[in-house]
Amino acid sequence: MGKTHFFSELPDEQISAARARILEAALTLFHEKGFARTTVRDIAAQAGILSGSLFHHFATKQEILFEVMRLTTKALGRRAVAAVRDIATPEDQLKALVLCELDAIHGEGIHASRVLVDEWRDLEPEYREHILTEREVYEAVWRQVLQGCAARGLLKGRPPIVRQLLHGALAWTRTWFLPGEPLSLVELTDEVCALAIRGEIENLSVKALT
Amino acid sequence: MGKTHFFSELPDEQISAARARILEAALTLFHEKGFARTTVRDIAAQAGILSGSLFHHFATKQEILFEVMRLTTKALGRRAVAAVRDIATPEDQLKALVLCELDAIHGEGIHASRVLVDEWRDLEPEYREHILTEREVYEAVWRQVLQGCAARGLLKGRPPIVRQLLHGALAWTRTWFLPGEPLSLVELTDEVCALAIRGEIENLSVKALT
DNA sequence: ACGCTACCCAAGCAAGCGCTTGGTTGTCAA
DNA sequence: TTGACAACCAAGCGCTTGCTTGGGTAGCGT
Repeated sequence: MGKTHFFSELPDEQISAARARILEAALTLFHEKGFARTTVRDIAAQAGILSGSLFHHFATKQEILFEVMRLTTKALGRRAVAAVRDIATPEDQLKALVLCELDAIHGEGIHASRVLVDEWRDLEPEYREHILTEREVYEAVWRQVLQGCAARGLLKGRPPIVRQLLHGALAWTRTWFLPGEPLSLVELTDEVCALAIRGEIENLSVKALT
Repeated sequence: MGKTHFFSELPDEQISAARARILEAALTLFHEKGFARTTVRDIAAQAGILSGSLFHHFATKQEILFEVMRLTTKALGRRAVAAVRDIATPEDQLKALVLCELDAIHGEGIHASRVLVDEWRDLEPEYREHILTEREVYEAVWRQVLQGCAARGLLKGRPPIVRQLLHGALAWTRTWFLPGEPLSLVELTDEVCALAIRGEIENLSVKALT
């Protein structure tokens, strides 16, 4: 996996080269400035074409936003499924899931939180339902893992509430957290899990090593 | 305190009736649609005047946003100071602070999270510094309370990190939490504090009652 | 060689935007 | 009664926006 965009994680999506250039340009600009402050001329310039040529590939600016959010959501769901697949205990699955979400926020190329959270209110209602359906894959993994933790009495709270509180805490990290200053993503993962899991973080780390 | 706007919490601010009507209209609309999707004609209509008349009271649309954010931040700081003032133990101060922030998000008239978080990126950089200075009052209360908890060994993590994680978790509640369905604001406060505080929530509740 | 298609440019339209201008009204002190 | 001033309206300016139109061109299969 070189320095290609994250669309390469979705081989079942047939995306032409031009379309991919536009989507990647839009992703970058939405991440930097948000949907409303990004003009179609900005997107076109970033993709190396003129603004009118955009509409040969997408019917409206909204459709670009929708496609960016749809692909991001889809990739996020697959990452979550893959992250917990080969992990045995619920508490280690939780750590993997938290790390997965943090990586999607702070890692290269996907910018999940910015695009999926900040731009949600700019997505017209008729498009939202489809994104929510796609998002179910991701949420189902979270539900399963948290219920696994709760079944063993590890969770400090009801699973749905813990999920929402964790999601907020993780999404907000993009405003203050920089990997390596001073915490790494893995260390932050431990801090976050320590809040959700009953008992001490030391116990958790020891269990993960055995 | 009747059904007036939250500006009445700031008696040291001299706000004319017309200015207050505009600010309240802007607050409502920013809360509903966000700054970018709200036009000056929207604000004027909500305030009962024509769009041109807005600029008799404010120089630019940006200045309206700035004033809304400044007053909101100021009121939030005062609420936080008042919330912890007469409370003895750090853990009860933490509960009061969490409840204060939740009330500012879900209560009537102030809509702190929407305005202060979502609209931050629409505030031009030259205005941001002033808001950050005003916000220091609020953050200082949080730092003091969390360090008090940490000094007693109650906190599950370093204070600055816990502060950020809690802030994210609380801000996100506006997207999923409705007071009373099924949790009340106070019950949600307990759930949140249970994550941050070492030990069980039962211990915390018992302590609060003695 | 031919036509087809995908891709793109050059130019600009209609609508909506923030904001300005010139003038009218209501209010109140002198 | 008069003058001054704040508040507001009616109209519209200049600009940017998302999007359209008509045409050009390179690459492909046949």
